[in-house]
Amino acid sequence: MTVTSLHDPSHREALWELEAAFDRGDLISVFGRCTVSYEGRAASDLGAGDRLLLLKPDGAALVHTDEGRTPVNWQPPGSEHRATVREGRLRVTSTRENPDETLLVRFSDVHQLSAMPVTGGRDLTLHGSEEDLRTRILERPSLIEDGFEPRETERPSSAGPMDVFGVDADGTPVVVELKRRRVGPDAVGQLARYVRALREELGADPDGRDSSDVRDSSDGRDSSDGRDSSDGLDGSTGSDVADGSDAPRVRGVLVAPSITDRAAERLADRGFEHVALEATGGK
Amino acid sequence: MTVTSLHDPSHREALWELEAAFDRGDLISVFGRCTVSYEGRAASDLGAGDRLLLLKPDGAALVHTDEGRTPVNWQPPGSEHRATVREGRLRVTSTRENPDETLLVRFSDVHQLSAMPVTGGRDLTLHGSEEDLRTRILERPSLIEDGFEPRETERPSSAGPMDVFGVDADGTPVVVELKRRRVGPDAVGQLARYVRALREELGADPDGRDSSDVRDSSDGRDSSDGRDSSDGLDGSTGSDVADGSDAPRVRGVLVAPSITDRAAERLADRGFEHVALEATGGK
DNA sequence: CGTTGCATGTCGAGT
DNA sequence: ACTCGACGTGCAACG
Repeated sequence: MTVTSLHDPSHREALWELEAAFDRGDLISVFGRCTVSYEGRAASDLGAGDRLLLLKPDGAALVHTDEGRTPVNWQPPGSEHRATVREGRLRVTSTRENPDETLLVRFSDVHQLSAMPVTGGRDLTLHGSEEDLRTRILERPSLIEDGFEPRETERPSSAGPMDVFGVDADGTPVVVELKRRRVGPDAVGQLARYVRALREELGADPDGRDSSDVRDSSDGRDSSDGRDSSDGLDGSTGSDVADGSDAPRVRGVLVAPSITDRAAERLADRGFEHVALEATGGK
Repeated sequence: MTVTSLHDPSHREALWELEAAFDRGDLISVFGRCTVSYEGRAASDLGAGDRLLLLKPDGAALVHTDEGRTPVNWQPPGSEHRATVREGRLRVTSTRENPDETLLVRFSDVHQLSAMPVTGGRDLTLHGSEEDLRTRILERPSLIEDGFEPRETERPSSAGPMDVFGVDADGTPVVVELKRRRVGPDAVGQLARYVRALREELGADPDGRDSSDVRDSSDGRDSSDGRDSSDGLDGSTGSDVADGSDAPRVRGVLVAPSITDRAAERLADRGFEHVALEATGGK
């Protein structure tokens, strides 16, 4: 099993080899001068130029120029590749449905075509993800604070699963939201969602929401939410300040290596806390 | 100007060709059996297997397997590529700083190495982006609603620039947030941010709904007279008690082809509206 | 350089 | 099939 490679093949030769390579399930690369057009979720056109077209046996297609990490055009896995020769020129199309999308590469010249059988390890082990951060915390809860006790991960709530749920030294419930990198206000919104959900749940007080209607005139300036959801009517800020009433106290802790100023503001508005912690390495 | 290609080169041959290709500024592809390790924002290790390594003259590096649209490992543009032979084996490293990141590809076998000079069009014309959606609306404001008048795009606010700012038939300010595809609750949060900022700027009560301190209903008008037929949630939804507040009324309109249920809820809570509109094509 | 927001984001998990 | 949230997101514009 070896690489087959054609230099400056005729379009018809290229077609034959392409189809054979499709059948073999090879990874295919075609380098040549071409135009590219795409239509689907958006639409695009790319004038003539030298590009590298990658066709994968799983249906992925990538058109790469000499710049950029992201392909200039592409088709996701699951697409279907077809090749034809029309008007003496090689055309490669890749289509998929749901959504309907088509990628068309028209070659005026094929400089090189290679077909490569791929074998072997596809198993990537990645470290430093959010999950690693969680693991770190579970192994050493004091990283959050002394006396913190994790109770559950991915704890379900009406607002979705919270990363880590636990209690502090006083037994007060703590919702922890983990981010592996510097975060903006969106993360605060996310945390707020969970905290609110938990307060409602623990409060078991149908009117709890209304009580919050007394809500916060507190945000003087743009307490806003960022690209994330955050919701607005929660108002019931962190410390159930004024009323120690029905709403049970629930702390919100955002764990991230660092946060933006805007996020810090919003965190303060909500009465939440930030714990600086990296997914990997030292505190 | 032609493609240079080596089949099953020795590691040393591969090294020479690689360095020559670096000098020429070629687009390089190396197919062979290799292990890959990465360290930087995260860290990863990939066992032996056949992969395609793409090295771009702008510093981008991509490691592709036979599956997936995204490379299994990569390095962004601006990185620096280096190749060496150590213990008789070809090693390619790509490094960058800020953040410090390193990609190391160690080949046990090089099946093929190609170096390709790339010329020509890099100019992609893309349609259907959010900008197109904006253009569409500016050309035909009635797509939002009859009587809508755009006044400004990218209008600055303390919460950032709003996509479109205008007034409706009554002269009421309207903040329009554009999304080119189906949106979740996050978009509502973003819209809320802008609306709140504008309410503050125009002089009052950022919450717009609310509140205890009754203030003189200076304006007689209130939304009850539904000029806008369609969606039922005019004003008085959720906690928004249709108080005829003195706060200048500011409407929030989310333009997107469709929205999730959760987003719809939030939209209703806030008293905002959704206008179904595609970036491209028909209403 | 950091922050912000779009993207044909992609990808995977849960429902 | 759809929603949700993470991602080494990438990327450009802007301050």
